[in-house]
Amino acid sequence: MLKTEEKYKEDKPEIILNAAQKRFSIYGVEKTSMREIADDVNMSKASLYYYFPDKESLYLKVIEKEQSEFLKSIMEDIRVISDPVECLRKYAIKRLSYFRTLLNLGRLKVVEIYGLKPVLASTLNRFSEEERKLVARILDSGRQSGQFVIQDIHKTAVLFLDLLKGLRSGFMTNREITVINDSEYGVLCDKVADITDIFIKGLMYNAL
Amino acid sequence: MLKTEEKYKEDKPEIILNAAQKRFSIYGVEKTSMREIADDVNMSKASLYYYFPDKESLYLKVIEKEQSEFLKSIMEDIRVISDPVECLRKYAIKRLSYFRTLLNLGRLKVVEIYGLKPVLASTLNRFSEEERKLVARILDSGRQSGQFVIQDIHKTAVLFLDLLKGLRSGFMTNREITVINDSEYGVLCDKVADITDIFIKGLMYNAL
DNA sequence: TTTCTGACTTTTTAAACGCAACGGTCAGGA
DNA sequence: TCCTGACCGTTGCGTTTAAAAAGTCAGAAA
Repeated sequence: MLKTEEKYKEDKPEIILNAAQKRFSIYGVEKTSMREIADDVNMSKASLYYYFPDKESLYLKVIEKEQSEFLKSIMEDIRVISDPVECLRKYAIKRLSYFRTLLNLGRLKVVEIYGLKPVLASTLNRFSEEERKLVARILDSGRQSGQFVIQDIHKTAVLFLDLLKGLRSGFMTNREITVINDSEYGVLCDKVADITDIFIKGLMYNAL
Repeated sequence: MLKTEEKYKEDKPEIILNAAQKRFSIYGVEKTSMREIADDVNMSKASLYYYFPDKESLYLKVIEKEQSEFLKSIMEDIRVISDPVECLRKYAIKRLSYFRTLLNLGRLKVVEIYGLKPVLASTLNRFSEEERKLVARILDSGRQSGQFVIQDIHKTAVLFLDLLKGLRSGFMTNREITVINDSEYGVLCDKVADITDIFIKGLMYNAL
């Protein structure tokens, strides 16, 4: 593992995974053929089936890769921020930028998830669960520090995430293209930032 | 106008409009034929073209009808409520229930709006503007009564509406069917109510 | 043994075609 | 003024069919 030659020689599954991720993120799953991925990595199509049982498994691995990349990245960001308010702000913006560039997650449609094998749904639910836990942790630290007044941490975490998902899909709704341009992205960022701030203030105010 | 016989005899355009509204709300514009509407009102298809220049104009009138119905209804509801907080809550839930039953507005997709004639877009923008004014009025009354602390009333109104739109489309995103069942609707209602409450508290807290 | 491939079979997609239905028009009847 | 049947050009849709896709496998290469 620490040998020099192994550091530079990625293992085949990972090479394939990266090529697939690139193709999928640009053209989508259904518009990417196994042949194209095979050509990208200078292998025969059959070789791909040596490492991955089928196309769907490959896609699933790509999704899982993006999920863990996002979670890892956001956790590192949050770890160095002590203020829960700043953490939530960071989370909101980071999530937005992440879902913009890594499109495989953002591209997913409900129809596909429940239309295809349920294994995809469970993977996505697991991701949602991870996100919820992460946000819940931030909220909890805010409560313990006395900054937030929250009755139900988990419920509030779900609400916050629904808020972010909603704002994003409100922008995306029923488009042909899932890619948004820079100016639209800027507007969306501002909105998310503003609403996040109001949401945070809502947590801080001790009413009832 | 006050004559008895005219009270019971609706004028033809309105009869057609009502039939079209019913069909559109159930099957959508593209899955409703002019022939079907004509049959519903016991007229020939050609007669419809005597009252409406084309199908799109008819659709536009239906949209405008639903818009004014919603605005009229919500304005009446709000008029009798003095508390701005209750007004916002009412608005959020009312909007949800309205967009559930009167599907022509909710059914609209961005693709259709900008894909078809721009006259549709302008009508929808006008509606958004009316909604924004209405919410802005509520927010302003809350600010004048000292309940809300808001920097930019209009911006905040837009945020609140984006919030509602987003939460709804987050639920609807990429479905085949635009109709939601009772249990889903209940969940959505709860979420909207909860987030609205947090949003309202966010307006009440005087930070920064 | 592990890794890989060309040739193969099976399944999906997509272009091609024809017909039914659609939106829309019009001359003319009531 | 109000309404209609007959008509026209176009679009959508079920069906076919050929290409391209997914997926398999015996066996070569390392």
